[in-house]
Amino acid sequence: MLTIFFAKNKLIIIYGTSLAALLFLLKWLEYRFVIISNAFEIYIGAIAVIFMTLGIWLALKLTKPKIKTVIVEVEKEVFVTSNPNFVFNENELNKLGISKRELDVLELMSAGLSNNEIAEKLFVSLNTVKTHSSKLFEKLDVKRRTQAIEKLNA
Amino acid sequence: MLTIFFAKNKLIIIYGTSLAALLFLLKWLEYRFVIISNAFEIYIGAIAVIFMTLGIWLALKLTKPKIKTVIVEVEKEVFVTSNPNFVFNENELNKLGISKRELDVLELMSAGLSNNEIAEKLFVSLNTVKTHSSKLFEKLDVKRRTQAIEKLNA
DNA sequence: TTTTCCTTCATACTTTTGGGTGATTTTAAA
DNA sequence: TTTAAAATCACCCAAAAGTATGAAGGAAAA
Repeated sequence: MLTIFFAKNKLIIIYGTSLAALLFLLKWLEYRFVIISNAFEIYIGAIAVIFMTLGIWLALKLTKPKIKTVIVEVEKEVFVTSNPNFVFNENELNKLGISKRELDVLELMSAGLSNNEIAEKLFVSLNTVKTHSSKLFEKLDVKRRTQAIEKLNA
Repeated sequence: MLTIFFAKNKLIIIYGTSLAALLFLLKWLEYRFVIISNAFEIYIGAIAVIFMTLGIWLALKLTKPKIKTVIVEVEKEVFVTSNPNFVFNENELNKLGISKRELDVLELMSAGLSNNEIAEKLFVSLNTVKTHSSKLFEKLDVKRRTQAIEKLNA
């Protein structure tokens, strides 16, 4: 528990400690050089510089990098020998707003599986498959699974 | 040229100016409060805080936000289609002993028609279509019309 | 001529599919 | 933080599909 606390706040602890050490140093410097009235401005300047440096360092250390996700589309050529089924995919299906899961159902459906078999294969209930297929038919503008298959193979 | 310089280094100029202003302020403060020896530490502390804040602010303002770019490569499948070869010719169908009428049903079935629609198109009753399709499934060794379609398109 | 197959159709029953609605949870986006 | 979409599942109901069995007329083959 305590070690976790230390690990989590390591940076802050280090900073606090070094700050304390610095204050001691300053106190020491005070008794050594402050007598020279001329050195006062230098002293102030030194403090300013040190703390500003500290501030900059702190800020740079503590700011979390913003994560910017860049999605790069890499074209991958797929040579289709005798599978016109999935040409439909990227081009048309995305336009119709067919989700990934619906696509899964569609593929298994066109493979001739029953809703029950699809449910087993996808580890979901029969009702879920029905819901997906219903929405699928809506989006594909068909009435039956056989028509959906036709649209896929057309 | 000069304006561009100002625009580019606007922040630095602002910072420099405000730093100068602050020094004037400090100088002024020096003559007002430094006499109180007791206030010396407070003075130092104030400077430390001000400059550290300044440093933090400066660091946050001047540094370009750390951007950790995560490149996610998404494979975009480009289908280079060759010849889809799907002809379930008469020879194969005849081998399976599929009759002419059954073939009619099969074709309409694979076109996505329902049994009722097939019945209307062929001018026979629904029961007849069912009989044909049942025998069809037997001969094709499938359980569903979707599988029959698959076999046709495979 | 008997047999076989095709075609047609019916009845009865079961299974599968599809529509509609609504709830919950998760995930992604604004 | 709020909103929206996706994914999950349930329940009910209706339509479609599929199975089993039987029957009858017609064509072709044994």
